[in-house]
Amino acid sequence: MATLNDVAKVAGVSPTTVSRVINNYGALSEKTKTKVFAAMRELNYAPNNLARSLSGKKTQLVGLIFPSVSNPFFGELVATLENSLFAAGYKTILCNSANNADKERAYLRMLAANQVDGIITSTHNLGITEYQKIALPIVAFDRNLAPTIPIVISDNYQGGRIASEALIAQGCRHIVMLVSSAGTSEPTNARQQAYADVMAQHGLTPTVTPLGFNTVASVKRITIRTMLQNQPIDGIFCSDDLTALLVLEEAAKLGIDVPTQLKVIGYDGTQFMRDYHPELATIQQPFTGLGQLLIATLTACINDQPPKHLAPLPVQLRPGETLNADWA
Amino acid sequence: MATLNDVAKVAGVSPTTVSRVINNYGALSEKTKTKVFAAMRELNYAPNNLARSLSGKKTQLVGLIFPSVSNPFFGELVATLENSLFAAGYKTILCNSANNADKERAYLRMLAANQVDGIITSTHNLGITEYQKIALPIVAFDRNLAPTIPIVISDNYQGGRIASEALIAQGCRHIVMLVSSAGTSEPTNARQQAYADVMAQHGLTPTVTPLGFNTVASVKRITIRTMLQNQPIDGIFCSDDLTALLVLEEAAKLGIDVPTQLKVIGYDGTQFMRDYHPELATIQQPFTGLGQLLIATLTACINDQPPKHLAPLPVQLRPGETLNADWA
DNA sequence: GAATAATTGTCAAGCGTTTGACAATTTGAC
DNA sequence: GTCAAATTGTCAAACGCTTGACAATTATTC
Repeated sequence: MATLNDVAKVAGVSPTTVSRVINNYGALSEKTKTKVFAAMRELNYAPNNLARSLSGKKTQLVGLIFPSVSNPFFGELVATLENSLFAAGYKTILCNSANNADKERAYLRMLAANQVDGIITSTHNLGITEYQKIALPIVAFDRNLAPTIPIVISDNYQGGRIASEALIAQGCRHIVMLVSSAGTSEPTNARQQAYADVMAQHGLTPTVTPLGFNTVASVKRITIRTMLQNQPIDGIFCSDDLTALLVLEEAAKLGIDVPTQLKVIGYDGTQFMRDYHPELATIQQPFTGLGQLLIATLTACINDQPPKHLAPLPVQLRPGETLNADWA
Repeated sequence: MATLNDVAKVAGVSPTTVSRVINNYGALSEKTKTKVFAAMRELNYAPNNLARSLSGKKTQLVGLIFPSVSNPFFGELVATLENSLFAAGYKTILCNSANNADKERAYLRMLAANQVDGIITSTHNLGITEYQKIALPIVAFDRNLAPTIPIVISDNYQGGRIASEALIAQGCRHIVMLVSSAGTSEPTNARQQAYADVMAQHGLTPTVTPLGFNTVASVKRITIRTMLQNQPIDGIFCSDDLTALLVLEEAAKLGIDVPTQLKVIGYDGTQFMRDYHPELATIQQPFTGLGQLLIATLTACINDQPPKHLAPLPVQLRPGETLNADWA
C-alpha cells in the first residue's frame, strides 16, 4: 500500500504538502495540487483512515444496530439509512442484534473500540445504565433507551387511530388487533392505545391478541387460525404487514373472503409490500423521512447540538383491496 | 475515553504489562491479570482498534458489497454473513452498491482506505482490471469478477435442471422461463442453460423471457400479464422467488388456477418465502452453507491460502402447492 | 541463602497521518 | 530590482497501541 510519503516522493513535493492537499488546508497552488493528485492516481493511493482518525479526524463510521436485515422492514430501513449515510460521507457498520442482549453488549463495546462517530439503534435489550455508559452519540428509532437518548418515531398513535377508524368506517364491528411487539413501554404500543381508544369511542370492545416478536411464523399461523375459527371477527388490525400476510393466507385457507367477510389492515408499508402485495391496506410509515431525520439527528448529536424535541413524523393510510374491495 | 495508560495507572502496573494482558503475550501471573482486568472494567476500557491496527494488528473488518439489503434475498444472505462474521470476530461494513458503478468504485476505495481485511461481493459493475487493482482479499458470490478472484456458488445448472424437470414431470409442456438477471456471462445463467437443455431433451421448445433485474415490479407485472394472456402456457420457471410471486398474483387476477392450469416454480428459497409463501415450490439455495463457505474462503485468502477449487454447493427442490396440489 | 526461573518494568521505535511553528523559496506587482 | 505576498519545505510532536531488547524485581526450589 502506498503511503503519503510515497506520494510525496513521486510528486516531488514534501509530505506536508501532500497532507495539505488531502485536507485542503494552507496555501496551495493549482500546479502542485495537480502534481499531487496525479501522483495519488498513479499510485492508486488512498489515505489510511486509521492513521487519519488516530490523529484527530473523525472516523466517519456509524454503527447500525437492528434486529436483523432479514426482516424486510428493517432491511428497507437499513438500506435507506446506508444510502443516506454514504451520501453524507459515512460508512456503515452493520450490527444484527438478533434481540440478543449479550450480542448487543458486545456490539456496543466493539463500536466504541472502533471509534465510531455515532450509533443508530432500534433494539433495546440492555438496561438504561448500559446505554448511558456509552459516551457516544446515539439516536434511537422507535425505542425508549434512556431519557437522554433522542428518539425518532412516526406517529404511532395516529397510525393506530387511522387504522382502527378505517376498519370501523368500512362497517367492521368485531375488530381484533394483532400485535407482535414484545415490550410494554415501547412507543409502538401507542398503536394499541389508539386502537383501544377508538374502539371505546365507538362503543366497541377492543381485543388485543399478542403474537410475540420472535415467534416463528408457523406458530403465529396457528394462533391466527384458531382465532379466526373460534371468534366472530370481521376486521383485523395487524401491528405489522407480515402478520397481515399470515392473516390473509389463513383466511383464504378457511374460505373466509377478504374483504367481504373480513377486512384486514397492516402496518409499515414497505416498498416490498407495495410491489408484491399491493392489495394490502396498511399504514404507511415515512421511510425516507425517518431515515433522513435519524441521520440529521445523529449528525446534530455528533456536532454537540442535540435536538430539543423531535416531533413524530406523520403516517398515512394506504388503501387496498383487503379493506375496500372497490378501492381501485 | 480511557486509554491503555489510564488502565495501567489504575491497576498499578506498567503500560507494557497492560498491553501484554490484552494480547495475552509474554509471562503473566494470574494476580496481575486480575488486577488489570479489574481496572479495565472499572474504567469501561475498550482498546482503540484504530491504534491497534495502525501498529500492525488486523482490523478485523470485512466489507460486504451487495445490491441492496432491501431485497429479502440479499437481506437474508447479509444477515447470515453478518452473524457468522461476528462469530468469527469480524465486523461488517455494509455497502449497498445499488448496481451503480460509481458507487461501487467509491466503496472499493473506501474499504481500502479503512484497511478492511477482506471483501465479499455480489455485484460487478466494474471492469476486471479495477477489481484486480484492489490488493485485497476478495471473494465473490455468484459473480465472475476476475480470473483470480475465487467465486462461491450453488449449483445453478443443477437447480435449473431440477426445476425444469419438475415442471415436465408434472405434465407441463408449454414452459416459459422468466429471468431477471442482467449480464450474459454470469454463473446464474447456467439456470437458463439447464432449462434449455432439459426442454430440448424432452423435445420441447424453450422460451426465455427476460424481465430485467432493475425493472420495477409494476412493469414486470405487465410483461407477465400479457404473456399469460397471449401465450399458451402451463408452466413457469422463475429465476427468483419474487418474480414467482408476481406470476402467482397476476395469474390469480386472470382467473388462472394454480396449479391445475398453470404450475409455477421459483428459485432461492429464503426463510421469508418459507414463512410467508409456503405454497411456492422453489429451488432451495443452501444459505447457511453459502455463508459459511464465503467466510471460510475469505479467511483462507486473508491467511494467504487461496482455495484451489470451489465446488458449487448442492441445491434442492422444495415442493409446494404451486407445483403439485396434493403435495402436503 | 544461593541459584534459577518467572514475572514485571523501562525505554524506544514504529504504524501513517495531522498540524503547528518557522524558515526558505518562488511569484507577482510596481 | 525591490518588497510583500504567496507558496512550499523542514522539523517535530502527537494520536494509542504493539513489540522487542534489556534490566530489575520477585518467586520458587533445593
